Amino acid sequence: MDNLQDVTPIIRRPLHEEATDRLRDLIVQGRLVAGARLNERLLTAQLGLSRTPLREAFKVLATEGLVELLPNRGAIVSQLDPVRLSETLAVMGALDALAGELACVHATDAQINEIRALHYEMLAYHARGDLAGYFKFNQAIHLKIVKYAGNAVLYNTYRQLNGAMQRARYMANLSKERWDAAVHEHEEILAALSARDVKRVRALLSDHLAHKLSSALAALPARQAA
Amino acid sequence: MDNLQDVTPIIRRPLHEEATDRLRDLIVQGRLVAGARLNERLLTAQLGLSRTPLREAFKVLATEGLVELLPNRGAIVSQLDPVRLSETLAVMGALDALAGELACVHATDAQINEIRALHYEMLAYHARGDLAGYFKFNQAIHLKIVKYAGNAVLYNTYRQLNGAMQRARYMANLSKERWDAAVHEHEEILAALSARDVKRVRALLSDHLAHKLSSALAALPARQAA
DNA sequence: CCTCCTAGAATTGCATACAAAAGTATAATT
DNA sequence: AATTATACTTTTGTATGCAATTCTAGGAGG
Repeated sequence: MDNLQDVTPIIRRPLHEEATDRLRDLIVQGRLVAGARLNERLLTAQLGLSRTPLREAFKVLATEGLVELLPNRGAIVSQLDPVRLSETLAVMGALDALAGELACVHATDAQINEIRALHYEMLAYHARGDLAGYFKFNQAIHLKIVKYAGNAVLYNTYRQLNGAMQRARYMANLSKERWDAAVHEHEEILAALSARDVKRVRALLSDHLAHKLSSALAALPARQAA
Repeated sequence: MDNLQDVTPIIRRPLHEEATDRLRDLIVQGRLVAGARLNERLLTAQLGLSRTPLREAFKVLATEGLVELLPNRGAIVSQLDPVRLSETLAVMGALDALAGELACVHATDAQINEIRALHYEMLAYHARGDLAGYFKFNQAIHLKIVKYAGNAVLYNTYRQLNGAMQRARYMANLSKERWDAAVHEHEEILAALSARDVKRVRALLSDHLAHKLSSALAALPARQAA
């Protein structure tokens, strides 16, 4: 009975967690658009559960900032206006810079190699012009940097903000120039990380996020006008 | 019927919000210590409500990191170990530095004067050797700086982390030297803020939080040994 | 004496029922 | 015709009940 170590255990996740994740995905993927009312009766039918765990999920998502609770009038998907977007990116920039510093010091060589591997996968999508795939690995890289910083509070905080940002992904229809530039910035970040150049990593990540911010802001009003 | 503008309206807050705030206070004030089990039956009796809103409150506090949910085994007040404490302070340092920069640019003169006023109130408590009062205004000043940065996401994120930190307040039994030094740092921060010296404010706040971190870490193991 | 097992109690997770509030549509009044 | 009143419907907020899980105590067996 010893050779069953890595058999995947039957984990019964609580329904309210399941509901939270499902709803979060629906919002992040944009299938529940900003401002949409979250009708309890409807959602319980669609998700196949009762109102209790669903309402618990609402509360969690509200503290995460993804939904807004209107007393006695239910929940709506919170707005993702340009102001909020830029504010979130500014905060993430500060966290990313800190994470870069810490990762320089704490990440193992194997972990940096893992980031390198993700980087090459990202390059492949860039070469093919596949924006969605590119974004996926771009996010993965940033998350890994934050994770390898070895600060769990930082990781959680970053993840929460990042979740809110993912909703904006589809709008970030960046130009070819900006895309190429972003890839180049990633090259530099990786190099500086490998060289354990704390100051340079911080500066590069800080700039990188600032660029992301301005390009997102440039793209956003155009969307809203349309 | 026009002169009733500022009559305080009868606000009926939802029970689950009330419960969330009450529980948060109990935890932050240390009346519910780390590791304590949160018995639903007991708490419903004490708070005078049913299990549903109470359980909703648990979920919210769990995402805030104040309680931990053990599936099928209820909720406990989450541990505030030294690691977590230092991780939180590191993140707050990054946010504080960003807030200082932004406040330099965006705060009005009136707002900086408000910070100055709080600073003098803090000095009064320092002069009297009243640590609790000092902490209160210390926190208020930092929160105002973050608020006057004019970034709502930053403010919310900071506030959440700060809430977790307040639990540690009582342990931060700092030395006279460190206390005096901290007050001096606050003087410098205020001066730099008044001068709108962005770089200096960032550097000062960054250092200030780093000092806070090391003094908290120095105090903590001693506590745990006792 | 210790370990393992097994009822019973306590506690949690979820569903449902009931009450209160908000929304809606129709009728009545000006 | 517009506006207010009012009955009705829908939806949310909270309490409670039932099933499943965990905890606890006591006893049997080693």
